[in-house]
Amino acid sequence: MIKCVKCSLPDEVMKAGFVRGRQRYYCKSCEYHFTQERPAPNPAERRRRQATIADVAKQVGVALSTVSRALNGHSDISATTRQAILEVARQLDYQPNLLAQSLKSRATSTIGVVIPDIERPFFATAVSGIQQIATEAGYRVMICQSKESYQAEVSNVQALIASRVDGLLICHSRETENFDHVKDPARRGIPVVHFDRVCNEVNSAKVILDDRLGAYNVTEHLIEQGCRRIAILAGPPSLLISRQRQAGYLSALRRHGLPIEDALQVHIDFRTASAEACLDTWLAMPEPPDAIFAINYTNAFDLLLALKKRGLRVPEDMAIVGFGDEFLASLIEPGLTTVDLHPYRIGQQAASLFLEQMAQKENFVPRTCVIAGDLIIRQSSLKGHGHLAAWPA
Amino acid sequence: MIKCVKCSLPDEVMKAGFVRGRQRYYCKSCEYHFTQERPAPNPAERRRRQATIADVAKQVGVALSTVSRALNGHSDISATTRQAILEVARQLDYQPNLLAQSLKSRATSTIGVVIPDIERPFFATAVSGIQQIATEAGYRVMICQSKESYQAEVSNVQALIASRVDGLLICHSRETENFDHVKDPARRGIPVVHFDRVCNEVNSAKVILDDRLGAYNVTEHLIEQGCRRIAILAGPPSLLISRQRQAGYLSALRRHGLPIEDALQVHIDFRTASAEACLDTWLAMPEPPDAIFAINYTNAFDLLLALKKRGLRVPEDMAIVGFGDEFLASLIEPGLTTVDLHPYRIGQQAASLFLEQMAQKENFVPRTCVIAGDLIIRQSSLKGHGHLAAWPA
DNA sequence: ATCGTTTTCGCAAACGTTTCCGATAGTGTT
DNA sequence: AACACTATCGGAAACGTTTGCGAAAACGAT
Repeated sequence: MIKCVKCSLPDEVMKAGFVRGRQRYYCKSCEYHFTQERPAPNPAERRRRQATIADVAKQVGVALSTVSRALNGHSDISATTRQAILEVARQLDYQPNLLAQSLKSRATSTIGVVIPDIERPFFATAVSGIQQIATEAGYRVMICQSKESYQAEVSNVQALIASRVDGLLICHSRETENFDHVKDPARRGIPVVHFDRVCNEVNSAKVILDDRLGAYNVTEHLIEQGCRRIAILAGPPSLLISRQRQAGYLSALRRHGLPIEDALQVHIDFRTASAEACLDTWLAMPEPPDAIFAINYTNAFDLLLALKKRGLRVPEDMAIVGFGDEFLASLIEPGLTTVDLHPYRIGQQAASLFLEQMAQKENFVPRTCVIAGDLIIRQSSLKGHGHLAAWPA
Repeated sequence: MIKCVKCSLPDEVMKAGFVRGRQRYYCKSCEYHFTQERPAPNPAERRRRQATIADVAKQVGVALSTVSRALNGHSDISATTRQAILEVARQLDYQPNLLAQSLKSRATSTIGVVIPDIERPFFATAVSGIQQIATEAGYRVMICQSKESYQAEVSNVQALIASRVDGLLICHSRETENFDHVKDPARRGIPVVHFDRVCNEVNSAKVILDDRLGAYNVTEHLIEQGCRRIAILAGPPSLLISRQRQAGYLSALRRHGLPIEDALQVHIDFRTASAEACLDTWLAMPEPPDAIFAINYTNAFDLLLALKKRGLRVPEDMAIVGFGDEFLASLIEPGLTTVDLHPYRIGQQAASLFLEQMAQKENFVPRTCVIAGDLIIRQSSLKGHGHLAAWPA
C-alpha cells in the first residue's frame, strides 16, 4: 500500500489519475495530491556547467550583486573585496554569460549580416570591411548566406531577429522580390542597412555603388583608346545593375557622338557558353566590334580565353574591359581593365551607417551613400592610341 | 519641510545621508528610510519592445505556460486555445527570444568558427561547407576572423565562449604558438574541432589535409611528364605545411630515383618579389630546372607571369605546378596544374565531427580525419611526354 | 553623545523562456 | 454515486545577469 507523503497513513490514500506517465495519488485525510517520485536523473548525464556569479559569490562569501559590481568595475565596492572577488573569478575560470547579460540589457552588441554568398570575393571583402568597423565599435558580427535563395534569406533574417541582433546589414539575394521580411525588423525598431543590392520599398539606410558612372568611365576609356565599335555584354534586363551599367555605356557613347547599335548590345545569362556564343556572333559580323565591355567579371575572363583560343590578340584585335573583382583581374594575362568597386569601403560604410543610426536613435534620417568605382587600367584595353597609353600596367 | 512618505508627518523626518546624488531621509516615528524620488525617465527614451509571451498571454487571457505550450506544439493544450494563441501571436508579430530560450535550455544551437581570413577562397569555401552541414542539423554559425593575429584569435575564442556557443571549429592563425585559449573551451565541456591548421596539444577532433601525399602526387606527375630537374619553391621552414609538402616532394624524387639537389629547394616568405628573385637564380644556373613546384598558389601565379615576361614558354620551357585554390588556377592561361584540397569537404567534415561529438557526448573519442587532395592536371605541366598528355585540360 | 555623511554591501525585482507539478473539470465505468 | 482516468490549464521555480533601493557600518564634526 502507498503511504501518504504527508501523514504517512496508507489507509486514506487512493489513486487519482495517471498523468504524464506517472501514477497519481490523493490522501483523503491530508486532502493532498501527490505522484510517484521520478527516478533520479543520472548525475553523469547533466553537462558540466560553467562557473557563474553565484559560484563566485558563494566562495567569497558575498552577495551576487557585490560580485557583479566588482566584475564590472563599479564604484560601490571596497578595494579589498574587489580583489578577493577577481581572484576567485580567475580561479574558477569565470566567463560572464553573454546570453544572460543580453537578456537583461536588451542589447546583444551583435549585428547580423546577410549576404548571397561568402565565396564571392566581393562579398568576402565587404564582410571584412563591415567587421573592421564593427569590431572597433565593440560589436560582434553574425554572418548568414542566402546562397541566392529567397527562402534562405527570409529564414536568415528571422533567425537574426530571434537572436535579437542590434542591427541588420543585408544584401538581397537575386531571387528576392518580396521585401516584407526586411520591413519587419524595421518595424521592430531594429536598424536596417542595405548595401549593394538595395530595396527601395523600405525606408532604410543604403550603400550603393555607382554602376552608371563606373560603366560610363570604362566605356569612355575605351573611346579614348581609339575604339569606335564598342559592344556590351550585358546581363538579364531584369537586374538593376544590368540596366544601370548599360545606361552608363549608352551615355558615354552619346556623349562622344558614337552611333548606338542594337546588334552590339546583347543580354545574356552570365554563363560561359552564352558569352562564347555571343562572341562568335559578333566576330561573324561584317564589321565586328573592336572592344567589348563585359558587365560581369567572369564573362570578361571567358571572353579573354575565347579570343585567345580563336587566335585573336587582346587588346590589339579586340579590347576587353570588365567590372569589379580587381584582384582576379590583376592575376591574369593580359591584365584586365576593370572598375574597382571598393567592396571593403562599401562594407565599412554600411557598418558606419548602422553605428550612426544607433547613435542618433529616433532622429536618424536614413540616407543613401554612393561609393564611386575607380577605373583600373590594365593591358586588356591599352590599344595605345589614347593619352593613357603610357600608363603603367 | 519634507513629509514622510508613510506617515506624512514632517516633524519626525531628518536627513540621513546623501547617496548616489540624492538626499536621503529618515522618519523617526515610522523608523523608515526614504530618498527623494528620481525624475521620471523620459518615456520616449525607452526603446520599442518586441512582443513577448506575456503580451500574448495577457491578450488571450491565459497563463504564460499555456502560451509556451501552444507555441511549442506541446500536447497539454486544447485545439481551440492553441488556435487562439497562435492567432494572437501572429497578430502581435511575436518572435521568440532566442536569448531567453538559450539561457533556459543552456544551449544556443550555434557553433563558432574561427578562421584566419574570410577573404581567402580556401577559408570561404570551407566555411560554406561548415554552414551547409550545420544548417541541415539546425545549427547557426558564427564566424570570426583572426586576420592571422594571435591576439584577435584569443579574443574571438573568448567572445564565442561568452556567447555560449555549443561548439568551436577553429583554424589557428599563423602567429599562434600558445594554445591555452583552446584548452579552455575543451575544459568547459565545449566540443572543439580543429581543421587545416591543427594543434596537437589539445585532445580535439581534427580535420587535416594530406599535404605530403598531395605534394608527392604533383611531383610524381611532373616526373611522368618527363621532367628531370624539378625545383621546389617552399615556404618558411617553420610552417608545418611547408615541411610536409617538401617531404612529399622529396619522397617522390627518391621513389623515382632522381637526384636530390639542394640548390633546387628554396625557402621563401611567399612574397612575389622573393619568388621572382628565386626564379632568376634558377634560370642563371648552368643547368636550370625544367619544372617548378610552388607550394603556395600565389607564388605559382607569380612564376607564370614572371616566366612570360622573360619570354619563356610554359610548360615547354618550364613546367609549373601549384597547390590549392583550383578556381583561380582554372581561369588563368595556361591553366595551372594543382592539387584540389577540397576545402568544402574539409568544412563539411569538421562540422560533421562536431555533430558526432554532440551525439555521443562523454563517450566520444576525438579522431583525426585526413582529406586527400586530388591532382588537377592542366596545361601548365603538360609537356606531352607522359601517358597523361592526352588528358583534357 | 548626536547627527550628517560616506562607504559598502545585501535583497529582490526584473529580462523572457521552459517545465515541473499540482489543480481542476469533465468523462466514462462500475 | 463513487471512483478512476483524461484533458487542460495555472503557479512558480529556474536559467545567469544587472541594478534600484534600502540598510548597516564607519567616519567626522559638532
